[in-house]
Amino acid sequence: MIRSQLRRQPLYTQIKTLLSQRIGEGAWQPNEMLPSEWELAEELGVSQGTVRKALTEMVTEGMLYRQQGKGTFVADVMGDWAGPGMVPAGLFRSRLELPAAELLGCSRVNAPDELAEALGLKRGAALVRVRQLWRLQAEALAVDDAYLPAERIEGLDAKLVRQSGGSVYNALHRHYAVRPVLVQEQLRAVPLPREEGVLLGVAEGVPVLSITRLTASLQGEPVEWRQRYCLTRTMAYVPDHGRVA
Amino acid sequence: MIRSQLRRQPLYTQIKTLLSQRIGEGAWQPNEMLPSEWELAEELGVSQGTVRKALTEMVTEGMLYRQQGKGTFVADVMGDWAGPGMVPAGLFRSRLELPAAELLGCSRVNAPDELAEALGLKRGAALVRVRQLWRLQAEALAVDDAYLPAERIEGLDAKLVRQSGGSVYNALHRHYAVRPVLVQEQLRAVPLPREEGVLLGVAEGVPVLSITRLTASLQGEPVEWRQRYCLTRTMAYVPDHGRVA
DNA sequence: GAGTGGTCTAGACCACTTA
DNA sequence: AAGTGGTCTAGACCACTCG
Repeated sequence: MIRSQLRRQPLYTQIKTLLSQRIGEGAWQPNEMLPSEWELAEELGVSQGTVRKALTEMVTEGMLYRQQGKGTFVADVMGDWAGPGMVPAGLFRSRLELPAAELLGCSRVNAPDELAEALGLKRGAALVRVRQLWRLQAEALAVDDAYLPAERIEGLDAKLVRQSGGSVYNALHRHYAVRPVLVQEQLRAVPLPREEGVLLGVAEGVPVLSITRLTASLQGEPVEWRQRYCLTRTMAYVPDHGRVA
Repeated sequence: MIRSQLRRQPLYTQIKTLLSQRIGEGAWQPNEMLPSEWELAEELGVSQGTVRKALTEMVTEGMLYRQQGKGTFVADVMGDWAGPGMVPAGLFRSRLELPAAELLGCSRVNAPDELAEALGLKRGAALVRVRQLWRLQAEALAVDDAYLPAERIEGLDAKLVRQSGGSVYNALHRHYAVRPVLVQEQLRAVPLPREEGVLLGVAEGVPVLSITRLTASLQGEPVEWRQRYCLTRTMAYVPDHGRVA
C-alpha cells in the first residue's frame, strides 16, 4: 500500500496516516512501544530516515512520545480537561495545576439546533450528556457538560465512564475506538447561569469563563461538543500557546 | 564558532541560536530572504541536511517561513493582537477575524509591585504605558494597556508607535532591536472596570475576558506586560491550540 | 535553465537504556 | 553487549518559481 505508483503524498505522510489508522484500530495501546524505526522501515520498504521523519511529526502532534534508548510509544488519550491547566492569577512563572474531575451524571437529551449543527446531526437527534465537576484542591473550579451523539456511542452511561476513570475521552477510546482530537476551543466571559451556580456553590451572575469545545475523531467526524463554565477568581486559564518560552 | 570541540549542543541547535542572534541584530529584515540552505551549509561548514533541520524548527517556531522554489524568509514580528483572532460565538468552522488597533496614547507611570515583579524591575520603576483600542468592523471590541520598562526603551512615545503602524511590537523591533516572544497568556472572566467601560462604550460590570500577557526578548528578558479587556458578547476568543484540525 | 526548497536513501557514529 | 533513539553526512532526484 505504501509506495503507490502515482503518489501524490510524500512517503512520510503516508506512513503517518497508516500508523494513525493502526493506532485508531487499537493495534497498540497507549504507552505501548511501537516497533523500532528500523523494523518499521523494513516492513514498509522505506529508509529509516523516512520513518523517523513520520514519527517525529507524530511526536510533535502529541500522538506519540519517545524515550531515548528505549523506544517510541503511543501517547495517552487527551485528558478531559484538555488544556495545560490553571495558574494563580498574575503569577507568570508558577507551576501549572490540573484540576481533577468528578462525574456528576449522564442523561439523554435531544440536540438543540446549534448543537446538532456543530455535530453534523439532524435537528433533535438524541445526545448523551455527561456532566463533570472539576476541583482544584477540593475547591470547585468548573462544571462541564459534554454532549455526544447517542447513535455513535450506544451504551455510554455513568457506569462506563466511571470504569474509564471518570474520563469521557478514555471511555471513547476504550469502548468505541475513538481517539478524540481537538477541533477548536472558543472562550468567552459570561454571567454564571443559575444551574451551574448551584453546582459550583457560587452566586448566579458572577463573571465566569465559558469554554466551548468541539472534538472530532481522527477521521474528522465530530464526536463531542462541550460547554465549560470555569471560575477565575483566583486562578487563571492558560491557553496552550504553541511554543512558549 | 560552530563546531566547538566540546559541543554539548547538537549542531542544528547551535545553528538555530546563531541565526536567531543574527536576526535579532537585524542582519536580515522581516520578509528578507536568507541565504540558501547550501550557502549556509558551506558558510557554517556543515551539511545541507543539518542546516535544513535547523531552519525547519525555526519555521515551526514562527521565526521563519519558507516558499518552495523561492527561498527562506524572516517572518514578521508578532502582531500586537498576538492571538489567532476572534470567531462568531458558537460557529466552529468559520473564518478567524483579526481586529484592528487604534492608538489611544502613551504615558509614563510607576510600576505597581505586581508588575515590577513580573517584569523583573525594582518597585516603582518607571514604565511607559501604551493604550490601544481594538475594533472589529468599526465596533469597539477590546482595550489594551501595554507596560514597558522605560529604561529599556528610552524615547518610546505615541509618535514613534504611530510611525510603526500603531504596533508596539513593531516599534520594539525597528527602534530597539527587540523581537518580542510570548512568555505566557492568562485568561480570566472579570467585571468590566469603569474606565475601560467608558472607552468601549459599554456599561461597567459586564463580564469581559481579561487577558494578561507577559512578553520577553529572544534572550528571555521581560519586555512587556499587557492587560486586555475583551468583549465577548457576539464573538469568541480562539486560543492558538498548538495543532488543531 | 538555473536556483530554490522538498523528499528520500544509505551509511556512519553517538548517547542512552537495559540486561 | 545489544537495542533503541539522536545526530550528521553525501548524494540523488523531484517540484516549484522566475527570468
